[in-house]
Amino acid sequence: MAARTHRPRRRTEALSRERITEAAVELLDTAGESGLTFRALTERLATGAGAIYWHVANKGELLRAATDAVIVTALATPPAGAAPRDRVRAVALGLFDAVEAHPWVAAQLSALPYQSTAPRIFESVGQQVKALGVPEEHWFATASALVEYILGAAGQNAANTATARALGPAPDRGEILGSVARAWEGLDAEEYPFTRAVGDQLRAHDDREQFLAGIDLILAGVTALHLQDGPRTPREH
Amino acid sequence: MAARTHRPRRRTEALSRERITEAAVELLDTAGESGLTFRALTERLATGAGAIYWHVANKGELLRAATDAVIVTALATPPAGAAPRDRVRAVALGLFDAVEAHPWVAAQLSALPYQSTAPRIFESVGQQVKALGVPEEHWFATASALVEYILGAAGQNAANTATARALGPAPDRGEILGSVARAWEGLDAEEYPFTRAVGDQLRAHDDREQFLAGIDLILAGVTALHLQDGPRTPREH
DNA sequence: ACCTGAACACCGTTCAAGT
DNA sequence: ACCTGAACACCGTTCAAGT
Repeated sequence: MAARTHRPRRRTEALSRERITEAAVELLDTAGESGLTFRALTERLATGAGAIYWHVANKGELLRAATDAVIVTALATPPAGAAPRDRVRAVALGLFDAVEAHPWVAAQLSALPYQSTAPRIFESVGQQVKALGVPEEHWFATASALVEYILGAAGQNAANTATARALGPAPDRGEILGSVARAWEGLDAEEYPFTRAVGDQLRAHDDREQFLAGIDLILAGVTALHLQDGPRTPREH
Repeated sequence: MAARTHRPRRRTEALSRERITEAAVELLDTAGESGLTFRALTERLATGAGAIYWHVANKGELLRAATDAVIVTALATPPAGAAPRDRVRAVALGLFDAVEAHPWVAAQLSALPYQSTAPRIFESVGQQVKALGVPEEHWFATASALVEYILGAAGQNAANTATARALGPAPDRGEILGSVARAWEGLDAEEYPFTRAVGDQLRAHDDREQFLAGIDLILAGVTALHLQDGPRTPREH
């Protein structure tokens, strides 16, 4: 913009881990997991393969960095002020939406274990568990259960979205659920009585709402099992 | 064994989808996800690549078939007799153990959506939800929450196991948890107070027990929210 | 210190040719 | 109908050579 800047021009901007990660996220978002190749990256960054390897050890590290970037953004604004219960919902929903927007992170998150990115999620959820007033001896188990549910639900949702996208461009929620519902209708009625019976509920449900209903189920369990006679929330002041 | 059998000899046994899937599962179990290649398969089956493609469309279909085989086995013996609540636990634990034994299925299960293998899991869990006496309008949401938790928890556990295996051969549970706990101790105390605080609980916990504790949390929530004034279980006779 | 780009090993998939 | 195996296109990674 200003002519006097000392910054390097756009076209020759130095390569960096950040720029590479940013380009990787964009490629993953637009072309899916198979779209992230070093050739596509070198083209987009107008450089050679060796230049990328100077900044990043290998493809696995690049995928981890991309996943971490998405999750850090999703957890960036900690939910403040609201009741602990609503803060749990807010953190969970933030993660759910991030995975929905970047379906490829689901596979990454369940590939990595309690390392790199996972502790960020665990910490965010855990702090809300503590705020709920859960007794300390149940902190780990409660936070784990919530994180596992969140990752599982977000992953299933991402898979559905990704599959629907593969069928056609930019499908809306109705189309996605419709295609799954049609698949269910093709199931054998003898073998799948329950699944067939809830086909209408599948069609009618709202993903985000139902995700939160699952969170509420766990929170109700926490209340019943761990908050019975303790205070519901710690004193606020 | 018997000399009179009319069956073809081992070495020339005809290729089939079943034999190919079986070999794929073995390769995945012993060499991990990257160990399943068409070259390794052709060698193991003493055939050419084209022969495999005659029976299987592509690698994706092969992975789906392998996943389906594992899950079908895991769900083969339906838990009978016990109380609905214990049957939920039994189905869940069967899946948990299957994913632990075949860590590569975790990634597959979250890649596929409500198709092929997933409905089997949904149906098995759903039938127990129905048996619990959950009102019909909550069947879909309740079964979904349970399945999502099961897949999420099994996936996280599989990732931990796989990572530990990568570090050394045949690590026991203590080693696995120890390596994760050490990673947690390296985290910044300011940024990860909760995670650091529960490091000892991580070390001490039992995976399967805690997995079931998560199931119990959800079941307690189901009781609190959906079984309040209804019967706990349907009449048995 | 950082980047270039050709080269290498390996992989999924195809296909003309066999039986 | 089923199998063989060479060939093709593509990918992650390396590395000698440049600046």
